[in-house]
Amino acid sequence: MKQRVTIADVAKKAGVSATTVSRILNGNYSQTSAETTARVLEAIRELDYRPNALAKGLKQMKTQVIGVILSNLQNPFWLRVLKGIEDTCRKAGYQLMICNSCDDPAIEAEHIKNLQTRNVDGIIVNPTPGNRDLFEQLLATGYPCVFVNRHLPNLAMPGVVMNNIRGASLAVEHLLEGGRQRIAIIAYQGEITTWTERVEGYKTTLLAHGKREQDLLIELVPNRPGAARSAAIRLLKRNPRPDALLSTTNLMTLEILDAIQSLGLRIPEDVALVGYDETMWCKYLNPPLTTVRQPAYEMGEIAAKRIIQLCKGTRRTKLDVTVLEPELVVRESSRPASATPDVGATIAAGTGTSG
Amino acid sequence: MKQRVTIADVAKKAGVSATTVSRILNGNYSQTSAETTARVLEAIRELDYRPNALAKGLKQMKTQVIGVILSNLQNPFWLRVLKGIEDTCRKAGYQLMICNSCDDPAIEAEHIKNLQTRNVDGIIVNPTPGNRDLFEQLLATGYPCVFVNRHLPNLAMPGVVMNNIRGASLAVEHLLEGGRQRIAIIAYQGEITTWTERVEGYKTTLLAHGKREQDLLIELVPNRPGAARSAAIRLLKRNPRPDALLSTTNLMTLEILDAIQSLGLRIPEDVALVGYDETMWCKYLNPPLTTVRQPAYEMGEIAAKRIIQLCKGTRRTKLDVTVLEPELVVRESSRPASATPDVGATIAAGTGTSG
DNA sequence: TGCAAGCGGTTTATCGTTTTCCTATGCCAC
DNA sequence: GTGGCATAGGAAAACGATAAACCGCTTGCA
Repeated sequence: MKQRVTIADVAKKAGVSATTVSRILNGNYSQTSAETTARVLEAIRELDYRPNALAKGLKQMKTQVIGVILSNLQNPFWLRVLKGIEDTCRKAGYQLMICNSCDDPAIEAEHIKNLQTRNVDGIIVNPTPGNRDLFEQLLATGYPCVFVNRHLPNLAMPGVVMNNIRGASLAVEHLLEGGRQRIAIIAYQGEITTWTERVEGYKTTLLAHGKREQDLLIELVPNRPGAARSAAIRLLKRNPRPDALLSTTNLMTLEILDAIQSLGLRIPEDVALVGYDETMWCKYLNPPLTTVRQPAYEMGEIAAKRIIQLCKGTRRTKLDVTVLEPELVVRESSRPASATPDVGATIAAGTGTSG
Repeated sequence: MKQRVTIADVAKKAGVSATTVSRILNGNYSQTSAETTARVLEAIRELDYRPNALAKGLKQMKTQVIGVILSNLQNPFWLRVLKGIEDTCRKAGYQLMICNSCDDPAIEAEHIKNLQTRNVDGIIVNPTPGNRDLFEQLLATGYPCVFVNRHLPNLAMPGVVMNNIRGASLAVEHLLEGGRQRIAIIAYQGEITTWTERVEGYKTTLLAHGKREQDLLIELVPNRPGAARSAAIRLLKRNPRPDALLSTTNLMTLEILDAIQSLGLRIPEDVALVGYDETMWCKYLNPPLTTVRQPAYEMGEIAAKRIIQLCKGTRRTKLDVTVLEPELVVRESSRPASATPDVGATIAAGTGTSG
């Protein structure tokens, strides 16, 4: 199938060479007279000519496309991140190629190779630990790449992450203040920094408040539908029963809610619940849910700015990691069992950048 | 920036011409001996060669990329559609280029042109009415395009849509059976088929059940945050007050919930609420929400299959529209004010295809 | 006086593939 | 021998755009 209109057609129509047309297209007016420029622009308009991005990309080895690899698009958290990325990229004239790795290193690797094959200018990725070698290679070859939300320990890839330790810490401190004694946490198993750090935040905060190792109630579950629900039920059947649950994920929270409901327990009277990651529906749950709010949009924005900077920079730009701070949104689900509601209050934590 | 390994490098290493390498890459073994083939494959492996998709696309005018233009990625409904599209395309070896039109015809037009410029093999789009001419042109030139969820009246574009009339009808009939007398609907203004059809379904069903024109309570609001909330408050302050509200959108439902809560009304005692489009959180709302469930994943799947078929088909394939049937998920929010809960029941409606 | 830069462009090379012709070579039947 | 015809593979021309070199002439500047 032949392309409708090529630069040659425009050139012929305007009575000039293709080069002249190309120069005008690229805003290089200095070498053409005003009349010629006008004639060419008129021809472009009349033929509704638009340059073939493939040919342009082949020649320049730049495509104005950024690859984005996310672990789970089903999670609304990523939508907000994506929106931040998208808005920023669109403003800068970049198109997105979005891929879903499903947290599977094999799929992720495939996507990375595919994106490179397509000569995307850079890649934003929520990395799985399984492809460390691949990322090391990207870093070594200077291929523009930025991590988002997660990082890989001891890998100097630029990125944007959340302060997960702080997030869990905020939640635990809030529950302690509310008089909760037996706080449990459910998290996914694996070397994913977002998960391990939240558990770490839980642990250090409790220990700092005088709890002992054996008081900790940590339930690690595989990242698979239903696993968190079972774990919650297991926890809630313990004797004595935990009086507070800390979820570490958006979707996990819904499973825990399900578990609590199925056991006929009341929130917050029997057990308090704090979710991780604020969504549009948290406010309307039964009861309204206390959550750790994360600046997702902002994270996407920063990641996009970072990758664009890397794409444009001729020399290797500085490599650093930005850490964004979460805040706690307090609602009824974590209200002290014997207290008046304290709905809508927010404990902020500020935002900052560190190396 | 020079590409690391090209076909020429492989050819040199294997002691053959680029032609031979290309032939082998494309599975055309009939013209090369077994030894040569083995030698070339070995060279490819050793050099970790992967063909440049840009050059290949330029030559063939095929990119194995499908463009997807959606009106609002923030809506989880589209995520499920997207997942259907993605799974299907990945299986078939296609990559996605996802764009957000934000229901703005100008942005949509820009995306369409951009996608064509990048020589995507086909486009799946949730169309805005503002670009009818553009779509007519696509249709005329035979550029593969498939509509999803919406359609444009009198435009013979292949597509997949939901039976929206039926969806609203199911909801209204359910409310009528529950004894509700003053059923109101809130919908967005505009020539968007999903919205107009739902209103139509509401209208025809009520009229068919003996209501008169003046009994209809239709509130049309602009598609803008907060508008639905105001409309709901306006409706609920009427005297007599509506005893049932039918939402027509995912996000609108949350706004309506907000309105009801702010007025201190109880669901379903004071007013019943039925949402449109089932999400993962509907079950956990306060109270659990009755909704119209739509086969979103399936819709994406079918749209993807359709576009792939069009991309591959040398001749113009048959152009038809698939209509998917919704079902009602009954939960507490629509329970008759004076009745026992009837939670979890589902009224199915079957699925079919029509021209 | 001599060299370089600018005028408004064109020619030509190039990006990495695929594709369309070709060309050897060997084998067979006559 | 020689013509015919597979077989295995190569050379070169696309594909559409951009970058570099260059055209013959004029002008600026040391």
